[in-house]
Amino acid sequence: MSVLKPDSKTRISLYYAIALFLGLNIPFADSQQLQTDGVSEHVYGGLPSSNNLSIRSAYVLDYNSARKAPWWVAYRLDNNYRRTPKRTGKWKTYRNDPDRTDEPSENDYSGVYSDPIRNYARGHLAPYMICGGDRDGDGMILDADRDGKVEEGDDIDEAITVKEINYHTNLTPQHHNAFNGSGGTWYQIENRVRVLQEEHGEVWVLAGPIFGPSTYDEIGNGVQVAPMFFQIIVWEKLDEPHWEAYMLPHHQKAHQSIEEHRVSIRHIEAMTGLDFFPDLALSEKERISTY
DNA sequence: CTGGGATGC
DNA sequence: GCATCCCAG
Repeated sequence: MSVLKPDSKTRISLYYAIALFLGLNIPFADSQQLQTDGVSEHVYGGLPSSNNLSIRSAYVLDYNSARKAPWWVAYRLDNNYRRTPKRTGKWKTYRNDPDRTDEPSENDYSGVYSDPIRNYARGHLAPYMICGGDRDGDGMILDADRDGKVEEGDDIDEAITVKEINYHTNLTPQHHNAFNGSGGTWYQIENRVRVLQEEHGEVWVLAGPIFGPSTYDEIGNGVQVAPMFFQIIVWEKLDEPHWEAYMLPHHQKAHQSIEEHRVSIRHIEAMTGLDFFPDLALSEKERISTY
């Protein structure tokens, strides 16, 4: 990744047009439109790819139909969005994505958790803990401190944010006890996201699977299991972007220190074919080769 | 809806 | 004890 491509300006305009088009079709029940478009809200430095974009209230993803998994998921996180309703009742229910017909389903996950070798749980790529806050700017949120029921003073408009976080398009099979659950490397990265957000106020995260040219494991009706995952956490300090990038082996002994899995962003580009931060200036872009 | 497993503060 | 990631019945 040495130079910006000559056509990058044209490409950015195209992305923006797509984003605007999709953004205008976000199904916010009775709510106001978001004040900012979803791409600039959630994706730092430009889209890594744009095959089948879904622009949601709390995140943006590009869906890979062939593997039934996202290419990547992006979200911005601040204190506001951390005010998440308690994950109970209808707020914890996994849902079909109304905009897709080729996503993983409930049945695809049948039996794979109890299988001691697989032990796959539905791992959120954009995690549940980011789906809170006052997104429509009306001064109300879904209350995080009570019991999950909608009560007087709660903002039911924000329910869509929670529903979307639980769409099957945002979930991939992940080893539960070894990887996704507490102590696993994925869980530790999510803790790192929390720490960096508290330290810097806001962070941007890119997360996704890493597939090779072949397949690793498959569940249900063609839902491919990723052999590795990546996460990139970005924050700004004195208007300069900083980041930590991780490449995580997805296996049954995934409890190592996350520090062992630090890589450059260029490593992740090489393994995924994605182009991270295409809008950043060349001087910033060059830094992705190092960390 | 209430039960559980696992880890880490 | 608290929290978080999940699951089963």
